[in-house]
Amino acid sequence: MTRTSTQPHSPADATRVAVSTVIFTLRRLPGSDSLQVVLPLVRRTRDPHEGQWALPGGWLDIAESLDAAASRTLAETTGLAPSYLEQLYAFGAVDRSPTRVVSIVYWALLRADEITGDAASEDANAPGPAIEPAPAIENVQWFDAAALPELAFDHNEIVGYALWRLRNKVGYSRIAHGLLAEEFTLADLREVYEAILGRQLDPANFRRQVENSGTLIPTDRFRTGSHRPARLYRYNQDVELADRGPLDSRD
Amino acid sequence: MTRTSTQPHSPADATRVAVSTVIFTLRRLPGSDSLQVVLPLVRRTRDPHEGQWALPGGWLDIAESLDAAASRTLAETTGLAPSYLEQLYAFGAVDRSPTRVVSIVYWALLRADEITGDAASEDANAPGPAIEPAPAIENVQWFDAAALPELAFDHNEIVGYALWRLRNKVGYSRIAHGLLAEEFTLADLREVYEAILGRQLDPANFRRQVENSGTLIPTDRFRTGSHRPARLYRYNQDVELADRGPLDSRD
DNA sequence: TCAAAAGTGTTAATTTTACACCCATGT
DNA sequence: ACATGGGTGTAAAATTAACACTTTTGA
Repeated sequence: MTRTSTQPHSPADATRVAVSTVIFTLRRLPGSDSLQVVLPLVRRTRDPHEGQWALPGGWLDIAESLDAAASRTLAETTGLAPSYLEQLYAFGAVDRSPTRVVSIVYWALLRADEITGDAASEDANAPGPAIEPAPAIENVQWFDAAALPELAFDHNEIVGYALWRLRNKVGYSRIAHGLLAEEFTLADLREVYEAILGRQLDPANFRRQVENSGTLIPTDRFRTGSHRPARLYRYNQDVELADRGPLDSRD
Repeated sequence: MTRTSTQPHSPADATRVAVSTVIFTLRRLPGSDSLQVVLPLVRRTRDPHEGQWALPGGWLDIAESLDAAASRTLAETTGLAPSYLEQLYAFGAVDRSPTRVVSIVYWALLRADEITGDAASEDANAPGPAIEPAPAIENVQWFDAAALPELAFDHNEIVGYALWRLRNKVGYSRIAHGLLAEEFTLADLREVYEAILGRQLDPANFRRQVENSGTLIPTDRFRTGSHRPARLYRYNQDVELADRGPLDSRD
């Protein structure tokens, strides 16, 4: 992991606090006509588990909040800036690393159109403008969340838990917003739900459920293209995106 | 807070990890015939917020897991051993304490009959056998969760979040088990739900819902006493108590 | 025998699910 | 004109909610 924080290496007998993030986005993988959940991993260049793939992360700075540390380490290691970020869990087993590390793990969502520059590596995307600190990130690769290799540390379990939380949360919050552009059709939205839940949804019933939830605002614009034009919707900003922890007054 | 850990005080420029716990139990408060959610708080004897009430907790030991630290600090400060313990959230705002502290907060449930000895202070209970390390705990007092004073640090918000989680979780898991004895009547169970949710539930419908959930096993014993004897039930151990985080493989 | 809690029955309202069918557009 | 996804209608099934009623005990 890249490490630019100003925190000194703690003595060997102290507990260090790390922050990692599971970043999900959706992608139409070749050979599949449906969206898949994918996430970026970083190849470790240091000793514990060197060479293995791991979640992006880094050390907590003395003067930054947990949220800020998650955003910063994310940008440093992958160049990505998520559209949604929520704390997942604090992992603190004594033996999860050679030295004592407590990891505060976050999970994040990224709109497909936000994958630019550095982190687009391994993909033939047109390189967009780099994220602010403009780090030339190598060693980042995207993986199908359903077919991960063996990861460093306890990161396989962490990703599994994050996936569980994502699937759970899509059922009772507007979390899908974090994966869509400003305006979208009901088919777009349904496709997101189907990718996350891993099953088909009835278009008619899906439409009614989401319409009755009051979270969507119909626009007077339509997406034309293939067949009958589909109405574009946007999310109602009055409704909370999701409960992001304690009263949204994040730490 | 009592502090027996072997971890040295970290230098002023390092982040320290603390563990605190919100412990809920139910009690029939005088002047009320219904159960109330109550929790124990500890009066601070040290500088930051000295004299104010705070959540029980302490520092994380270098050689103990987060869960173990929660249990240990809980026992040291209150003498209590909860029947259910789950991680709530990691709080890490820079300004939440004069020095940099990341608090891993847990929430716990306690069966009413488990309140013994030390922590029973302020209540005229017969003093039971003391918890293992047998610390003579003073400065512990129980508060109605709905009427808390101003607490130290950000502990008011933390308790509020824990209450939200408790109410939320009672709806989809057998969390009430953590507040009941081995055997209980449906009225006992309903009373727990009513206390947590803060509203009356229809006895007939409650019975059917819980019977159809498959989580209860009827015994052939009855509780006699006031009127028509009520059948005693026990929880079906095959069903998980609740999702306690990452695959129940706690950190 | 009467009050009160245990437990059963019944029905209306609401939500979920399944699927038939019409609509509008690019090709 | 027709294939295709957008969008509406309808009804069965399942769940939730409200409440009347019967049973069993202690006092």
